[in-house]
Amino acid sequence: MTDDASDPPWQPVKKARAHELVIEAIEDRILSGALHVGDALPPERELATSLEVSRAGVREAVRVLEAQGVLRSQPGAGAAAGTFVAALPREALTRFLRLHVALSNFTIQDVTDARVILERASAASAARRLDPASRAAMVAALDRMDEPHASRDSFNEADTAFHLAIAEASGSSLSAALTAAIRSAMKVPILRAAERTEQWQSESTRLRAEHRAIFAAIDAHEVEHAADLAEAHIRRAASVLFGLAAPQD
Amino acid sequence: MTDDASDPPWQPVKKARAHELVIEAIEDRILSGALHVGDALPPERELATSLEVSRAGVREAVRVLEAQGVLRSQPGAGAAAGTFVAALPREALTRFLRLHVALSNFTIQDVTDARVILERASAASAARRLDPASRAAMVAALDRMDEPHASRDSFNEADTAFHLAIAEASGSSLSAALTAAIRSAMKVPILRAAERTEQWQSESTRLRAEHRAIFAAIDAHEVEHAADLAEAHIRRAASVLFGLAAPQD
DNA sequence: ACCTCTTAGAGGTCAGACCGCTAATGCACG
DNA sequence: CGTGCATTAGCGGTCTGACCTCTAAGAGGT
Repeated sequence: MTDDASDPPWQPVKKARAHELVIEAIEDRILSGALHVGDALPPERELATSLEVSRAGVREAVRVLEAQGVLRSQPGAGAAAGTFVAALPREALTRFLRLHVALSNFTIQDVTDARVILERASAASAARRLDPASRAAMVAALDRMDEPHASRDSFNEADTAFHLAIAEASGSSLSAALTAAIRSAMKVPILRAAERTEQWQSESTRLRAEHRAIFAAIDAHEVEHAADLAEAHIRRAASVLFGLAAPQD
Repeated sequence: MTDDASDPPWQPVKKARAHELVIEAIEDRILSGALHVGDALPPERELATSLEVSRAGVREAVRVLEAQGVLRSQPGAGAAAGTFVAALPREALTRFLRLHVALSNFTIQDVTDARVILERASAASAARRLDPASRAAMVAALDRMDEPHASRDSFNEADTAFHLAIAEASGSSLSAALTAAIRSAMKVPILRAAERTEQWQSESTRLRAEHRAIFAAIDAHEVEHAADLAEAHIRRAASVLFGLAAPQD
């Protein structure tokens, strides 16, 4: 009956802190279907007495789940006020990445490598099968980047939208979320680096051309070519902005 | 001077909550180099008076940063007690994924797709350039899976170790962290599914053979082959365990 | 030299009060 | 009768101050 004949080490029997029990209680409610996205939690005071913990314990749990993108709190009165179940994993992922990049637990090189992996796959997937809505989103983003007097900020917005459209076309919500989170987390460093970039005019021209080429490859169903262009684009941009190892050429 | 002639919309002028200001203050200290990994924060009471917020505000901030893998608290006395700067992004990423998979903000299909993308890339990268230490880690994991009386749990541990060794061989810490987090987050569902699996003996034999084949391809520097085998392995296992869309065959 | 007890300081928890915000209510005025 | 303003009630947000539990380290006895 023992499933491990050699080594039966005792479980660490961790004693949970109050707010962790509250987190579990809330998670269980969501898992069991008693709480859906959009539903309101009971007021903090009520929840505290129900769970027999202090209001502080409830609030710590809410703070954690809020940071994870699972809850959302709003003061005030009426139906709009209270703590609600949400589903904002992208925002949470963005916060997480931004924080750990800032603390250099992940380097820009690490993040760029991961981005290359994800976006190669996205570009390839989009090239295999591109639905009209995604195609329209890409074209719209490309056009926005062509506006002559666009600021670096609005250019970057459109740039992000283009890459995100490719990621979402691939249909995998987690890898799309990761792509979005990486772009968002790097937004400030990218803009700072773009401010410093001399020759912005020629650089933006080059970026636009690369984007158009990627789109053309996707639209022509050139799977491998689209992936290669995406990788080259990301690596070249990273090398210009951050001085990373340039793509082989 | 205005970088945007057309549209100067007011900044939303968000009023931050106390714990968010505390988070910023702690982040700033880490960013400025005043706090390094392993350093202790001031006691909560002291920090509260220094930042002119209540202790509850400090504690909420600590809870959030703890959930993100940036801090670690320990009660008691002496040098081991207190709140410390940590760097545990993998644990935090695992918690995040486990939570959102449980709440079905990401489906198992989503996660599997992302895993395929990451591990295809890892396997290919490892096949291009494999250092001896990583190779040894893979072999050790393979051997552990061959132990005849291993429980499903210890088999799964070794399985995870094998895939993680490949991911870490690729050198990108973010994609390795993601791979590790995905495996950890799926551990419980995998074990539960494995418990239900009839014919475990033949299935584990097949898994071992697939692992060996992946390793052989990596060791022989067969880049594309290694990636294809990794993808087929992951998709087939997912289809057996979770009934997902089986690989094309 | 060793063991035991005490202590101090850290996080963990709690209760209660007050503040600030905002939808809903209801009254007064046009 | 309808409009608009003041009031209210209930929510999250904050603070205070107290007490508990845990544990390294020192004090002290054996």
